[in-house]
Amino acid sequence: MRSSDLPQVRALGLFNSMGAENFEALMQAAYLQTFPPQLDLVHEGDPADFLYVVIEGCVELYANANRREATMAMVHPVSAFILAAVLKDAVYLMSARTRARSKILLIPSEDVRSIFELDDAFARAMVLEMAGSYRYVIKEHKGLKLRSSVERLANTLLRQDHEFGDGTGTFDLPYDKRTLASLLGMTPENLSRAFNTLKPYGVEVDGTTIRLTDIKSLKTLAKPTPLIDDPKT
Amino acid sequence: MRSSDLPQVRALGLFNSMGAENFEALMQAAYLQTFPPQLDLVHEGDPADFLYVVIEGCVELYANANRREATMAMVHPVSAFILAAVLKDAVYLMSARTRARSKILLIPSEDVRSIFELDDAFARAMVLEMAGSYRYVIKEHKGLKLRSSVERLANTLLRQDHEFGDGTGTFDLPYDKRTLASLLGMTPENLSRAFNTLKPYGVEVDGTTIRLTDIKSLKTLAKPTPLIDDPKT
DNA sequence: GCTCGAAGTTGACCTAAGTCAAGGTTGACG
DNA sequence: CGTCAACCTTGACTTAGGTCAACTTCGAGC
Repeated sequence: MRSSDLPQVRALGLFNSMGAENFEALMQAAYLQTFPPQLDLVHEGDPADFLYVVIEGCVELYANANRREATMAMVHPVSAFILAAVLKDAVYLMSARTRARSKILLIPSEDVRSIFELDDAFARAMVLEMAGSYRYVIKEHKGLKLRSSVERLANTLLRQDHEFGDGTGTFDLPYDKRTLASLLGMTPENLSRAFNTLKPYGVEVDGTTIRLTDIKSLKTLAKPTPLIDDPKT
Repeated sequence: MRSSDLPQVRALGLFNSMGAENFEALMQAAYLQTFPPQLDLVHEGDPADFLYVVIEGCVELYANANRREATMAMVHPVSAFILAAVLKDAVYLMSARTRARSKILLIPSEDVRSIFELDDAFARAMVLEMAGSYRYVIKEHKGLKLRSSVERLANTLLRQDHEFGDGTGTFDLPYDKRTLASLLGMTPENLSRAFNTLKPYGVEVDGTTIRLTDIKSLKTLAKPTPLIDDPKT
């Protein structure tokens, strides 16, 4: 792999505490590849052959059943995905596809597991990474069970604004609306209608650009709580 | 704590590989208590002071928001819960209450974390435990997003029968119907109706006792998949 | 600039599921 | 044995959200 990408990978929480020689070994075994958009990387049910790390671009995790499809999460640089399947040497529970031209690091599962056995710092980093992922899904699950679709949208907008906004309340949706709809657990049609219901709460939509002109009133509707909406804890 | 309970705890995946002296230390710091039913053990949002292990009885994990409540999971002996919050030294994302008279082991978070730092085998056991929990929630989340409530019920019945049934298709629900309803993400009324829709598929309900007389036809409706319904992988 | 196709929107309609209220069962306890 | 109180069920109704089809918008490619 190109040495210019190494520091970014090394800087990841997963890799920044492990021994240098073990990191070297992992990277020796790994492949760095660039994929075009909409390319299937992983199919649910397949044995977990690789651990994936998104270096550039964007990856969608999704799942199918009953002729339905649901987006489970979007993975942005720089982070790893499907760690659990690799560790348990089990099948993937989710499929993955690129949503943009993406530079991705593939580390063979066996190497991950053997270095996991070898390197104690790496093992501990794994725990924290897994704990973070676990809490992310729990929050998603709580949102889905306890909130209406309009509330889920409102909270997502507030979070986007807080995380990526410039303070003026204007920001761009990080992906197209059909994906957002699926991520929020609704149809594209219903997402459209949800945006309309939010109009009186100061939500202006222009294509992929969102403007929040009345955050206070939006918050009274959204009732955000750190126990669902704070990505940090 | 009583020495007769020690072997059960030690036998847990989380604890069976760690050093004897570290296990001792953890147990020294721990409290073993018996609680009556319906007692709140943990409230979401509180800092994670203890790791809990259910030795006997049954614990419900649930969450509140928007004046709604949802059961997230039921914890049966012998297993630990809210590991992630303890490890990350964060607040609990879920509340917990006993659903039966329960014998529970409380291990102070700080001790868990310090032994986690000390004992490499314990750290590795944590990873696998977390990975298992992660995959459990992913499956729940997939079920909720991809299935109707009748399908969720049908699959739960099939799993119960497979795991706890005696082969005759008869078994008892492990908890009352309102809890089952909440766990499945529906109202008690709707659960009642869902049982009725399943009658033509050989589902007989008598109080808390279930009889499945036509598993084949139930399966054609439920369309079970190991990627959601197999608790082992 | 025109054409095409994908993405998004809107409206009409339908269905699953929630709500509310009334009964029915059951089991603990006097 | 009767009473009370959970719990569950049923029925009538409402509502959130899905479905289907038509239309609009917009960007890519000629």
